[in-house]
Amino acid sequence: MLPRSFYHRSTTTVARDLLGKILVHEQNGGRIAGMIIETEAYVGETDLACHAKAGRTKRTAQMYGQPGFAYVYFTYGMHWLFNCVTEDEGFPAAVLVRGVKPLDGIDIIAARRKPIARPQWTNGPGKLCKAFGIHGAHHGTDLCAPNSNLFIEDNDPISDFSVTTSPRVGLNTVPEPWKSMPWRWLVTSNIAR
DNA sequence: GCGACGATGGGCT
DNA sequence: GCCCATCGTCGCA
Repeated sequence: MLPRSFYHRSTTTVARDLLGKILVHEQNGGRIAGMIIETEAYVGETDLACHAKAGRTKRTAQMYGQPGFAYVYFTYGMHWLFNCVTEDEGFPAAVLVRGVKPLDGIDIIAARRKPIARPQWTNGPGKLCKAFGIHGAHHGTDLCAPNSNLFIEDNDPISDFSVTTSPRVGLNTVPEPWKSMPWRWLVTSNIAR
């Protein structure tokens, strides 16, 4: 399990270093796990793509809390998205997990994602939340608590040669320079498949 | 393979 | 009442 100190760093560093780590959800005695292969960073009230741009509200309060907690929110009327809170308590920032490679709990993931084909099981932030069973009840979960059933495990780092950055996705009405900041990280080598 | 678009509900002005 | 850090389907090539 990654310690709180992992999340207590700059958000862009955490987003980069989360590549290759293992997202784990243990429920009903079963283990669902996947290697993180895509992330995005959302950094503070000045980042006009970040939900915290409007300041502290009931929804964004979790981003102002301690690092290492889950920020889970609902969007487009049907999708849950999973983020990890980063940086100092009081500074609103988080990393959105956008894609994982399924490792454990394949049968559970398959059942939840049926009849979709395997490559599309967890290749999007809404998709992986459905596959892992992550939803509003997990908002505010401490990913670093010893007894947590939702956490991230350490794993071998991913080489820079296997990593690509790009602008963040879906920011259609966000002004520059925020719209084009290269704050999306992807594993592009074949280990992501 | 690819672009357009509708679904659907909470959050915020 | 408008805006989404999305997804799956549809029509067309």
